[in-house]
Amino acid sequence: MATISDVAKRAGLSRTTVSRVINQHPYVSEDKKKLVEQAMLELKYVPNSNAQKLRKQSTETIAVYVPRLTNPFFSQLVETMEEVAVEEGFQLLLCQTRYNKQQELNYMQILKGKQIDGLILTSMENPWSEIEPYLLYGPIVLCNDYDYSARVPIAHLDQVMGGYIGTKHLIDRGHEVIVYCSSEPGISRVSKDRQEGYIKAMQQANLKIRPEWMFSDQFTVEGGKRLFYRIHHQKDRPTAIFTGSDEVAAGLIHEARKNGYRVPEDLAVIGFDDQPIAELMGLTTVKQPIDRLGKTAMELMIQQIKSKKMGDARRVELPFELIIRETT
Amino acid sequence: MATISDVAKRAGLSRTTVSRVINQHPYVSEDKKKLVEQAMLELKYVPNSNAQKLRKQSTETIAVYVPRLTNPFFSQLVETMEEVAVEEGFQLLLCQTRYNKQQELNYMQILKGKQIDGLILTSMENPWSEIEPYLLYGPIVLCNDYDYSARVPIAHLDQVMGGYIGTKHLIDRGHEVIVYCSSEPGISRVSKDRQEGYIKAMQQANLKIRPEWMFSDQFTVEGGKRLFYRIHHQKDRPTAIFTGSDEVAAGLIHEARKNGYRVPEDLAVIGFDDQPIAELMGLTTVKQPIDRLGKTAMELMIQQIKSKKMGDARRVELPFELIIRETT
DNA sequence: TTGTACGCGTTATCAC
DNA sequence: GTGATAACGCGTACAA
Repeated sequence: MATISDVAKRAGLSRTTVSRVINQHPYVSEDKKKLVEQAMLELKYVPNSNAQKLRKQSTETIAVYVPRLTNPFFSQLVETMEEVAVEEGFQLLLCQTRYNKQQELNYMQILKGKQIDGLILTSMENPWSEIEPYLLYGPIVLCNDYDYSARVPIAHLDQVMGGYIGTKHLIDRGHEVIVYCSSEPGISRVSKDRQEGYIKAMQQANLKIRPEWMFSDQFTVEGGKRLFYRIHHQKDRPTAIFTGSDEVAAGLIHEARKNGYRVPEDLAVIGFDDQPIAELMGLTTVKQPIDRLGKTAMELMIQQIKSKKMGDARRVELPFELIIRETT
Repeated sequence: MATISDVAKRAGLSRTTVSRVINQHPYVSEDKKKLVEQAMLELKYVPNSNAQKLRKQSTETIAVYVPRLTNPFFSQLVETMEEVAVEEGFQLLLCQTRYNKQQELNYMQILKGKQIDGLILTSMENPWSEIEPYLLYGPIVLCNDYDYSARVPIAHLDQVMGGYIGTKHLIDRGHEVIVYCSSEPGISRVSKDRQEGYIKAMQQANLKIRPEWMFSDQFTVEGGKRLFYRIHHQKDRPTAIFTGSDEVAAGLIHEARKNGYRVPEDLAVIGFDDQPIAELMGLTTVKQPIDRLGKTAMELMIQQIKSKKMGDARRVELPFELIIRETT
């Protein structure tokens, strides 16, 4: 493989001049420039990006942490982030934490090695105090999941509000026994806050809240099915369910119909996210602006990298939207 | 940030010895090793991976090209690949081509810069002849999409067979007017071959084939809806449809039911992939072993990187499975 | 406008 | 066992 020296030799110039052409510096005469470009072409020269990274101490690469890609919420988030990154000349390193504390920490090591310019976390398996020390090695942006004690840029939604909106809608429809099921396990603030919103709405309406009406361990279609049977066998059956994702809602409805339930007459269901599946199932849902969320987070990251100053800790809060369809 | 020299100084040893400890070389006495480890700890030393990459001429990073992540087929593929990669100590660079020739070629540049050890293509927007020259810069593995003229490792399915199996099933159910719609546009071999399988099955059964019964431009839920209306307004309405993905099938069924069709009585539908949505909709489908596909491709890549010899061009062909549910 | 010389941080080679 | 020293390939003061 040809190096910059080979090009210089061939063009009869110094490496410096070649480098100047590559990096589009001013003060290179037109004819020398032509010479260099000619030589580069002939030798099929391409700059070695590892050498560039070492020299420049910057990699034009950003890592994105997600639990898993088969969760459509996260795959959509990553899709958008990659688009924004490319536009700005950055690349994306994909890291799946698998909802696993250790896996998240393992991946944290890569920030240390100067292999990336920054890190976007879309979920947190470890408390912020575990993550914070890594700030020493580079900028971190929080997206979706959040922790108010973190002094870093955050793009997120007020999940208390999200939980409230969904629950309030069910209450307005006349329901009194409402089950809540959140989408994510672990220490994520998202599910905690959303549940808080549920509780807030219930209390405001003077409705009863019981531990056996709250679940926080299901986030897939299969999980929705399991959830149905748990409810199905309860003695005080709820008339409405607020799920933490459209997938759970879809699985739940599917199983409910199979068991002779009419939706929403016998059981009202509301989802979360507004994935394509929501429209398909006629699902009422609390829409999250996933694209805007991903775009905002990536922009916050890139701004921080370009300005080189860490710790402005801007927080962007995006709005929910209630999409009413046929399941409530 | 501390460098290897800092560590050496602190431990009162040479950089060489420190490097030996880092890379677990033999011939380092226990006490010196302790000394080095102590110094590394005190200085919070972490090797600069860009320097390592430059020196070792290898990056432990693999790029994966997909059209878009919101297509669940591809997000599942990437999810699996990342898992296998991590197990083997590799990282994943994610590249979305957006079904776009130019975007694919743009991304090709990164292979040149020695930034990655290899490249996995899950779809091809350009003919193989455009891609082949890049083999000069590093190994390429084909996954899902394929081209028999490419002398590189390939993990794929025989899509002619896939098209045949699905169509044959519809024929066996007594259908004679069968519409075919493929999942991907462009020059992808996948959709071409699958259509060939459809034609083969139809001809074997002496059934008519008409251009207006073949579509090849839809691959989303929305696309499925559009497809329905095209068919709905045809004069010779088909009694069965073979779609290239479960999403298209789901959109189609949704819209058909809305317009008073009974499925499968008025219109039989078969999907492709066996995504979660397929079970949800009770969809008969041709299952692709996506996990095995991704795992195999990644293993082929890593084998090639580790053995350092390019061009063994092994081809792994995985089997389909017909999943019969309620839509046929 | 161009070239010289050094440094980015690491590892491989060789000599001791 | 251990340590100089030379790459790896590039960018940039500084001098000219």
